[in-house]
Amino acid sequence: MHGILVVDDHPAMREGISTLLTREPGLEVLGFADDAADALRSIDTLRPGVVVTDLVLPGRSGLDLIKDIRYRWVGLPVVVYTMRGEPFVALRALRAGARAYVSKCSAGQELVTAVRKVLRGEAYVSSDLASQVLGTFVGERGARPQTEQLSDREFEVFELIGRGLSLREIAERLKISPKTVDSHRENIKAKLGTVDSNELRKQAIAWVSLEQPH
Amino acid sequence: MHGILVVDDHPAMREGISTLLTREPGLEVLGFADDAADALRSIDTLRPGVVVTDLVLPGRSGLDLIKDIRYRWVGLPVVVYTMRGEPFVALRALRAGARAYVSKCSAGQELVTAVRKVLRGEAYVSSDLASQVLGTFVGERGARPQTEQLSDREFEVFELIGRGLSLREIAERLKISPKTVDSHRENIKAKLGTVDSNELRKQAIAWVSLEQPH
DNA sequence: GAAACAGTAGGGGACAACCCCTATTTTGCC
DNA sequence: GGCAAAATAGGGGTTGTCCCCTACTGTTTC
Repeated sequence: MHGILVVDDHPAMREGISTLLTREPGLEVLGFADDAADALRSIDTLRPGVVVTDLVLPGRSGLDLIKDIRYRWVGLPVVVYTMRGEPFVALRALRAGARAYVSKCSAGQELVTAVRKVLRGEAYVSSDLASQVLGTFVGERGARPQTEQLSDREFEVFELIGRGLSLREIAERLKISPKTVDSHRENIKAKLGTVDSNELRKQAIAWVSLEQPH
Repeated sequence: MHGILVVDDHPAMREGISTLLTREPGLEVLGFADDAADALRSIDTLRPGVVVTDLVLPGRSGLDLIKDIRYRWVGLPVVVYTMRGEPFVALRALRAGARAYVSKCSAGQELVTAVRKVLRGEAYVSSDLASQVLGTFVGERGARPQTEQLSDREFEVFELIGRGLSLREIAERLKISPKTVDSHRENIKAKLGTVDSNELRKQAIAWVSLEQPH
């Protein structure tokens, strides 16, 4: 019997993931976590064999959670199960240490497949993203989306700008100084080749609008 | 026994909603729909007593679905169950004809409560939004009974704010003075009951990304 | 025709954002 | 070890936003 910890802050989604997984023989959902801190505590007490997590969590990013898990419990596989369907988001998650990436838009069976794969030590990317993710690995490095040039932290700032948060709000959210957010923004502008912050904000909004809302 | 149609394009979320609702005595999930067109067909065949729907669907907006349902099946109550937590979005959904609005971030029991309420002919807004939504209703009634909605010009400004344009850019686009845009924004704030321009921008962005999904 | 609203525009002070700098510490990589 | 990048933070001058006003004109409504 393989124990699973589910990290997601939406009650209905937790129920859904639990239903999908527990009706599979050999799989058992041990418990749930709302956010990254809760997840780390629960891993200590529940000792799961695999963690299924969303990327969008209250407070710290799911990417940070993945990094922490890889650091503190080497070998504990993480399956990312999220609304985000952009290949570069999947790449980010896999680079952070996730062993599988499944889009919530894909069929429910894909999640089960992903969990079984990582329990056997394999990796997995859901079929609707696999070709694009592989294409990004193999193919044209120059033509990759510009947003991929951003570091994880810069990307967090980019997204919060796109959601209309002020410098001060972003600083509070990330628990850093407003001046640091300022620095991040300038670095993002340099990487994206954006002329001014106003143009950057428009790009960020356009980007966020393309995604599923959180 | 009351039949329910669930409109959501995420398999796990469908499972979760179904699990939450079917373990309640007297409630039964008749089927699912992926998008608005699918939903309208399913209402014809399944004859549900209530529709639970997300606002973000592939293709047409969930708001359009709500309007269609109210037009074609007068009295069939719609419960909106979505990630969106902005009071402004909730208001739009309720004005479009939804009988309840529940945030997916709220406790699962809130969805059950909402379904039971609308089956009794009542309305419902999840507790994390209720005070803000009611506050906006009351504020509007008290101040301006005639105009619950923004004027055409104000709505233009609102949308351009939501796309991230600066005051100056909006002024150029509409060929008016930046000070006029400023005035419009203040009037919009008053109508929407928004505390500051920062909050207004966030609501405008949320609105724009809701209206032009994917 | 008075009242209410829509659309226009400006004054002005306070404040935040903007954008150039420099600078430190940590982290990862040849 | 050394180099590059990431993440952090501050100085400081300029500019724009923010938000309170007032005010005029036209249109709609009762």
